Amino acid sequence: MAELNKSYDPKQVEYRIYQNWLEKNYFHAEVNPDKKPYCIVMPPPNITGQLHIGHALDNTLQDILIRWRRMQGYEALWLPGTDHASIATEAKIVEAMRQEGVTKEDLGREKFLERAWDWKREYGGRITKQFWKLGVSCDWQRERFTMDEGCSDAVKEVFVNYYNKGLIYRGNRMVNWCPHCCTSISDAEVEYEEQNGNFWHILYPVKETGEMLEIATTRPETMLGDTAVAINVDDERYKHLHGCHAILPLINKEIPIVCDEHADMEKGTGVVKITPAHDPNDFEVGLRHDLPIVRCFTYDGHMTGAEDVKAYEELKASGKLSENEPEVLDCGKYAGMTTDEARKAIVADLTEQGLLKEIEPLSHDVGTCYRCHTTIEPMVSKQWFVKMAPLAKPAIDAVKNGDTQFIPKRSEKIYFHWLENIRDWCISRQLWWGHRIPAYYCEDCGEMVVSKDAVTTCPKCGGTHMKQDEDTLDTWFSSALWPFSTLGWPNETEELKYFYPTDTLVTGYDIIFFWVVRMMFSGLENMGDVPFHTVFIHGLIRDEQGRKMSKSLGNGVDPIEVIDKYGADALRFFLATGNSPGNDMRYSETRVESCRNFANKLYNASRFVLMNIEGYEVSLSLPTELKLEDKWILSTLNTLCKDMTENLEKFELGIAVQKLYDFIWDCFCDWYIELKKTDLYSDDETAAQNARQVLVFVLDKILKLLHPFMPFITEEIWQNIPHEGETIMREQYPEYTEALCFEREAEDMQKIMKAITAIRTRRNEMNVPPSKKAKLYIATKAKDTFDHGVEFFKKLASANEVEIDTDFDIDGAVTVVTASAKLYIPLNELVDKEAELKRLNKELAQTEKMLAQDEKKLSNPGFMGKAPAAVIEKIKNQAEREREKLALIKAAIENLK
RNA sequence: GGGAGCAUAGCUCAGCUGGGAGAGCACCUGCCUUACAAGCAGGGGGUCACAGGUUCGAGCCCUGUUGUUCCCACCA
Repeated sequence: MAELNKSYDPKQVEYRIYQNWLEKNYFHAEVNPDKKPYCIVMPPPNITGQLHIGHALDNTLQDILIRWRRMQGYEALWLPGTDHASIATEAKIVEAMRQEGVTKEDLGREKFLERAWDWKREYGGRITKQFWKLGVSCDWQRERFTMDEGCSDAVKEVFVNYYNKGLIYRGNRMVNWCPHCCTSISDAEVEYEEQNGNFWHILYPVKETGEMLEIATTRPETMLGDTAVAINVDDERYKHLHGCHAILPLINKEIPIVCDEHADMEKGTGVVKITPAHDPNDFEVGLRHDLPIVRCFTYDGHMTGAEDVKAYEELKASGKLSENEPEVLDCGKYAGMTTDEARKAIVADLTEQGLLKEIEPLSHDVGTCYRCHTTIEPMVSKQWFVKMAPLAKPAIDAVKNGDTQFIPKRSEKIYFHWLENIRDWCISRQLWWGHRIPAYYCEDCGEMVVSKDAVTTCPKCGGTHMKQDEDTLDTWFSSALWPFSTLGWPNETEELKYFYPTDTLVTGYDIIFFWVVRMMFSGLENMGDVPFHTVFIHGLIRDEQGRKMSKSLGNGVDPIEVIDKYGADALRFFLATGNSPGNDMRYSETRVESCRNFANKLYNASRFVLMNIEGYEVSLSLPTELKLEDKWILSTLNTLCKDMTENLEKFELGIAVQKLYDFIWDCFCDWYIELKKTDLYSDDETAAQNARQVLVFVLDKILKLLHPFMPFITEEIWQNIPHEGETIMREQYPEYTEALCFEREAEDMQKIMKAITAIRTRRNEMNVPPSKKAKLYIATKAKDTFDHGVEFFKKLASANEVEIDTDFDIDGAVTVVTASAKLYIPLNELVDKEAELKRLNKELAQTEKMLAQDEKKLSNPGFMGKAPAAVIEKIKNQAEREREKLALIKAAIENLK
């Protein structure tokens, strides 16, 4: 490595190392009673998906946690997998087929599914291969798929259990219907978009009185399905209409005027049309007043016609109508039109008949399908539902009592809000790609059986014409079981006993109500325990302008391109730095670049160490004799280990890694390596050897601390320095130890460092080049300390000679004052007495000001009485140092005069 | 309509349980010092959105205001 390029090239390293990790099976975790388990289940990406920057963030965070815990000695299992993503995948396949001119119906269910599985086999693994580039250390041997045998078994088990407990029911209810995907979707899958529309004010004549009722609607095409008009019982304007009827325009149908609380006297005219089949509120009104439910839309977004009525009549004749089954209307001249066309035609006809009083433009939120963004039509439809109230309660309690914690805590509000307002979950989908509902219907007697195993004989009538439900389950039904289905449930596996409940779930705040909520109640209901103890929430990654990344804007950042350009380590480091839990962050190429530079810095520092230990026997232990600067770096490193562990335990990854960055760059590279050059290049072989030992010791610890964040480069370097184990990823994560705590020495070393910095600053201010050496006089009470620094002043502060004493009487020198020393540099030709005095006086004023502040505190009885002892002690010390510095400055001024 | 986040250096953002404001990039000055110019040594730059309050002490806690982003909600 030492002979290699001056710049680090991740391309030559990352692939090779990942392959090696895979071959050696280092990511694999087993049930191991001797170790504590730590488990994360990966949020399964959709098989249709491409790796995007959000995945990169999510998985980087998980990998950091897993690698850190693994190094801490936990049996760390990170369980990966993919999600079948029913709607998204089916839509893709249907689209591909459309290009070939084939429809689902042409193919039939079986052939379609074959095709879907082919598609899955071909593309399903693509995204996981992309994950490899990130360096994720998940246990690929345990990779799962939501539709594999085990997961499917879990799905059936849960469905049957819920059904038997009465937690699942089937019925005609109001659902969100996507006319494009031709399926119902759940409330969570509806996305609201602001659209410009109109209030159409329509006049409905009253049969008994002949007066006109003005009714406003945003969806005039639904009027054909109206089965009532509602007014408020207390509304004085309409008391005379109680018990009367309205005539539905266009189709001249008589409908009742009912009194219902839903009609708000304050809103509009106080009169509302009631369309039970196509509006959620109206459906409820319909139930209260026992109104007919009349459907006027087909399931693919057209107006119903004679054909549809015929189908309904046939069903009715067969005696298989179920409760709340909507009647079907023949929309006559509107039949077969799309709902949009029907709206235009109806508005035109109403206008012609003088029944359209007003068109009032408005902008309102319209529900759309989260997959295809088609406007959702609320429809009464026969679907399967999960009863949420009994499941929500324990899920709320588990977070309230702390069994599961959200990081950051505020994100639990999203969770509570969702669960507290939850409605029953529509789980059936009119799709083929997914888990088919394990319900069987007897075609002879209509009996329904819910069973894990296929049912061929009717238990009621003994008939053999059993037909399985055509529908499949919501994708989220299977992902809700992910934390335990992947560990083998419903079998009582060792893995389940050992790893469940899992430890941490990492996901974005946008997924809380889709997924976290459902895993929580599913885990509690089926396992009797929460699925994970911590939910670690992160934000979104936006583009450089702060906009959401989206396909339509084309502003997405491809993580693979970033990795190719800067390396996975750089990308990961960027994602982990300066990012606080739950907050969005912007992508910034210059920051990724600076992370790449950091990797390069580490690479070069390591190259330096390697160059200097080449040909020498260097062990991993510390030398018996440690110098001041050694104790300083070791003590600082020791504190760093403590801090980082504390931060990581609190999920403050960004803070932890920032501290490490500062230590590596500032302390190790800019100071320690520079300091040790004097020993490395000296004739004192013992000193040189000791320097090598400490350098390697510190570098080894640095690599380990950094490994979870930058796994590739740390492994690459670690393999090249003296080491014992096989891989850094199985090494012990550095820990704080009393043995390496040298607080006093660290402070002393800092006195020297501060003096060096002060000299450099002065020389810089006066434009003295480093090549111009000068003698240095150090007047200090801490002579012993500064004696250690002589060589450092020569090397780092351009001194050619150093003299240390308690005081000097020097005329015409540049003076530099620190809290612990007064330094003279006799550069007579450069000394500008005037400027020097001015500068010293400025410094005097500053120091006096700071001292005054401290003395004010120390003389404040409130502060002395109430502030903690440690703070008072700190201020006292500070004031003492300021007084000393003040004295030094004053002496320097005197001296100059 | 309800709820949440954010507002800190020119830009992008950190700042843990209140105890002398930080980083990266940009900018200025000087350095090719035998690990690194993707670098080194220095420097300038902030009324921590505004107004109150609590406290010995507030970027941090409380109240309000303004601006901004987002989430939720069946407003006919």
